[in-house]
Amino acid sequence: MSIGTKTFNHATSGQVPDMGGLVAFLGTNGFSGEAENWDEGRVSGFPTAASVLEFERNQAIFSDGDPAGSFYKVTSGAVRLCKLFADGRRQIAGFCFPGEYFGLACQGKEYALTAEAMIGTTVVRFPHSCLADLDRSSAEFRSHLVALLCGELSLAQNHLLMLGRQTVKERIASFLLMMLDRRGRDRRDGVMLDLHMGRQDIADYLGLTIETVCRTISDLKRAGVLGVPGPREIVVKKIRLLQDTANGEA
Amino acid sequence: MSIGTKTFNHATSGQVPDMGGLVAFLGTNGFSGEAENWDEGRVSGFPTAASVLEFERNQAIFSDGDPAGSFYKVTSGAVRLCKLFADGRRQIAGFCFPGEYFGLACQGKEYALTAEAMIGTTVVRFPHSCLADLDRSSAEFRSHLVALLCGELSLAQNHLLMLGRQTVKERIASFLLMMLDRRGRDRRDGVMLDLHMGRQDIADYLGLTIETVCRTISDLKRAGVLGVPGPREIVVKKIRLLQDTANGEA
DNA sequence: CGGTTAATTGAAATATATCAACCGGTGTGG
DNA sequence: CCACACCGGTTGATATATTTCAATTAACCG
Repeated sequence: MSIGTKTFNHATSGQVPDMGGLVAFLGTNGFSGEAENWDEGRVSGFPTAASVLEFERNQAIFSDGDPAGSFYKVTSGAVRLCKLFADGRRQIAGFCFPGEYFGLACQGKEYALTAEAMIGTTVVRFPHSCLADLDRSSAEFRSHLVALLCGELSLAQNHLLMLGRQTVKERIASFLLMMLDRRGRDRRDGVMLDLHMGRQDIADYLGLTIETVCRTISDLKRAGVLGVPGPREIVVKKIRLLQDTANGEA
Repeated sequence: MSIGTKTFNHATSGQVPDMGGLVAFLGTNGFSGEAENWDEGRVSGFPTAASVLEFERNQAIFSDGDPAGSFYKVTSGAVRLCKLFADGRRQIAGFCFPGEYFGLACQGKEYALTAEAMIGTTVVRFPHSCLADLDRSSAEFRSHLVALLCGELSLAQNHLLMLGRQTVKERIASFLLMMLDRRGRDRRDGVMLDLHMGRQDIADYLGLTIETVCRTISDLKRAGVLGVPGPREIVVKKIRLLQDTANGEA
């Protein structure tokens, strides 16, 4: 299933580099002292191990319905979380980029959606049992975990608003602003966006067709709001106009 | 703001009837022994108190942007959670019925959406500090809290699928099946649904107009799938057909 | 009962999807 | 090195689902 798997156990590695990432992400420091406890593997025979996994473009990391035993952190690349209909229709529920986590929201049950690498991607996999261990020792961690879930929920609710009540132009603009916020890199002529995704992914995130996405991006390009150096790159030249578009004031 | 407010403090009430409700909902029992600790009010000066509040139809329980200090349990009635645009567009993110909780997902920050009573409604309000207290003592409780949030997230993701990729008929059918699942009462001629909401609420949940909702319900009525005894009541006569419709097989 | 509000139905307008053609880069093999 | 094929992206023309606007009917309430 997965290629290029490099597994290591904290008990033998002598350090906890990836968990440090979790700690850092969670925005706490008084917490890192707890991390050493992670390798004790309290769950019936299974040592608590983190693995580094690599996936190639379009490869599934886990699928809707798989038994859920782990959560993941993106090290490099990009991941899409999506649901599929039998007839091929697809809805993307969200994207994950380096530093972000996925697979948290289904402790011990089954994954409710499919995670796929959008490009060559490296992730770190943590068994859910890690959470139980950490949970036992750190109150700070717990509240951060809850905050993480709340953040995802809030994101999903904004997504609902987009799909239910925004026009095409508003959705595209909102999408670009969201990506800007998460992945924008400043340049002289605006803000650069490496989307790392094709038009179909954008369409499936926004509940549109690929043609509609194209047309709308072209419109924004013609209006001087965007530049499109490559199919997976966008330069936002006039953020203010984009914001107005997102708010239906254009 | 709120009418008919009856506040009481556990420290003086001598029992924890409403928290018992939480315990019951969370589906645990070894947990109830902990509930006694709830009234100690550990948070700077504020005693941990639960209040019973009543709201009339269309009254706001809290609004998008309000500082978030409490979560709620519905005792009777029905609550909608929604987001509003400046121009009046509205998206309903979810409904809450007796026994269900809302306001959990924004610990200490601001509410990200507005909660309104859809009909005369009674709720119990718990300060978020309750959670912190309980959190300290019960591992079982924590995992249930996480499960609760995960459940909401999963619900939101299904909602995304509906809004993004389902046709009108599929959405209406899916909506009715969801309601059936949560609130259906068996009858001789089918399953009775007290929607407790108007067509506009359905429309705003499904990202449609009120006219489209009407037409589609009428279609299903004509097809013999539904009966419509009153505007806020629906009898599902042919569940199988409704399921087929929801799955795009009609 | 009248008067108000919500629900329903009809006809026209429109946004978006669908179908189809074309374009442009990228990689491959002759 | 060029020709070709391939894949994703773009654009155009048409179809259609859904909205919008308008009128009618049904439920609710004093």
